[in-house]
Amino acid sequence: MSAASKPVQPGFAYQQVAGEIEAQILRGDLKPGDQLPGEEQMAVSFGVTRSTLREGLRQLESDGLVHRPSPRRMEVTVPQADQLTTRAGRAMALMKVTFRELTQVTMVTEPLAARLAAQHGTEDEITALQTLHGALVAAEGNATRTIQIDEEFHTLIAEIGRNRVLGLAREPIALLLFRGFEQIAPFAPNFYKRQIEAHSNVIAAMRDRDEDRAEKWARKHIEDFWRGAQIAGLEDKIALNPGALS
Amino acid sequence: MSAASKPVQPGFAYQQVAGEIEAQILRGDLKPGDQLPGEEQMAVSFGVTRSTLREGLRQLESDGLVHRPSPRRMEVTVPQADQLTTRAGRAMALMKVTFRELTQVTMVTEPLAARLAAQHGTEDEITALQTLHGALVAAEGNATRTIQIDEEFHTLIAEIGRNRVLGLAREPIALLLFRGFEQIAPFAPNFYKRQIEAHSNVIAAMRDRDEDRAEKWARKHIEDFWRGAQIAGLEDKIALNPGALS
DNA sequence: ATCGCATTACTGTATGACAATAAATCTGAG
DNA sequence: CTCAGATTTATTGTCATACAGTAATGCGAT
Repeated sequence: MSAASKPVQPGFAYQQVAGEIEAQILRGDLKPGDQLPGEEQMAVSFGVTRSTLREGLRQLESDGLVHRPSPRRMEVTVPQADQLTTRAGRAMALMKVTFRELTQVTMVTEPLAARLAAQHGTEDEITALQTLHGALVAAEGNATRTIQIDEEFHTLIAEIGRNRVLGLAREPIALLLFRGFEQIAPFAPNFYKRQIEAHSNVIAAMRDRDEDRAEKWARKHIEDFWRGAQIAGLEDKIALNPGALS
Repeated sequence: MSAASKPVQPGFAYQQVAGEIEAQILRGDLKPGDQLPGEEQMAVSFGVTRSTLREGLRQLESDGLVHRPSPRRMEVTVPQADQLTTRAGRAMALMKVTFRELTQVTMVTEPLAARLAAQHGTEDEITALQTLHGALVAAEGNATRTIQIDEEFHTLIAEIGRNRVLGLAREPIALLLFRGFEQIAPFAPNFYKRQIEAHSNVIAAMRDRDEDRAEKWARKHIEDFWRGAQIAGLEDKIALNPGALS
């Protein structure tokens, strides 16, 4: 298996166009921020019609390699995280991944995020976390709101950890997983408190710059979540109906 | 931050078209494997021209939601892993992520993969691993080949672990990281042997169904890699020149 | 120089057309 | 009656051309 790369775009002019521009970007001939020439000009230079060129551009556009601040301006851009998140989330949803799969991974990503956050967090960042945590406490009992804040909380921790790779990898997973809270909450009323406790312990550990403790509590947090999922009988259930994605 | 979803596709007919079809897919009105109607027909039904419809289709195509077995047939498909991998890899490369970031994450993903593999691996799968390992041994001294086999090895382990989420998350990261071997090898000649040793220990642990040991050796393996990266002075260097992606 | 307005250039979309070819249909031999 | 081969048909990929709307540009007055 594997071996082959599939580089040679067979025919399809629009694919060649997209491929060529992509190559220019990856090669660095076009740098993020650069503005692309007009469509007419590019069309001519590639020897295709505007329609064809346009199909290629649409492809690059949804590849996240170019972006359109105004309809008149199309510029090169580095793929935005949220785009990848959406896409990966959609893929996982369509693949019908289970809560078990999501949890197994989250069980290692979130503790790592917490550890890194404890390592790098500034005073301001910890304060921001604390504020968010306050909002979580205030939302006790409201599942939807809790989920939303929880997502933000975890994302913020990941950001504080200053590891973009982790950020990219964990985001879509965490999103899918934590959304399951809605299905768990009815079965485990004390869940809100557990969650709050875990979060505050992570924050406290960060304050103390205690990486191990931060990591430990993050793990506890996810283990707890998993227990909830088990109680709700979600273990091998499919996470989230795809329709709910923006 | 965050809050807003950006659902409302402003004008841009082609985006609305893409959005509508996407919604139909996510909603389940169109299921993977379904064939899409002809362009003319769709164009009419959306009230746009073929050109416009086509731009929308190109968008979906590179979103990986539809796929084209033959030019005459366009069908709904679940996003292919390798597509996401390419995209994520490209994004990380353009973001200029460092080896440190990659390693930190890999330090938790690969051990997890090994653990899951030890848990699920069948006799056949372990044999396949062993075979691949043989190829690795045979390739000692050849960096390019070693990288290639190593990638396959790790990917196979992840597959054996039967966690698609992990597979999706780790693949692009591992790809970028392990490619750094090329830059490390010259500085650490004994690297080949270390790698071989680690791999065989993981296999042995799998044979014994010893999850902990499998995990431990996988971690050792990555730690070793990191040490190599340090010796080569790559820690905060940017992984891989983007051009090298297929 | 700065501001407001006219001009220009470019995008988004629409028509219409045509060669190439995959798929469907028909045909005739076994 | 079945199936390989020939023929027709339906679609796709691409091109050419056009036009309204509008962001960007340049110009003239302050």
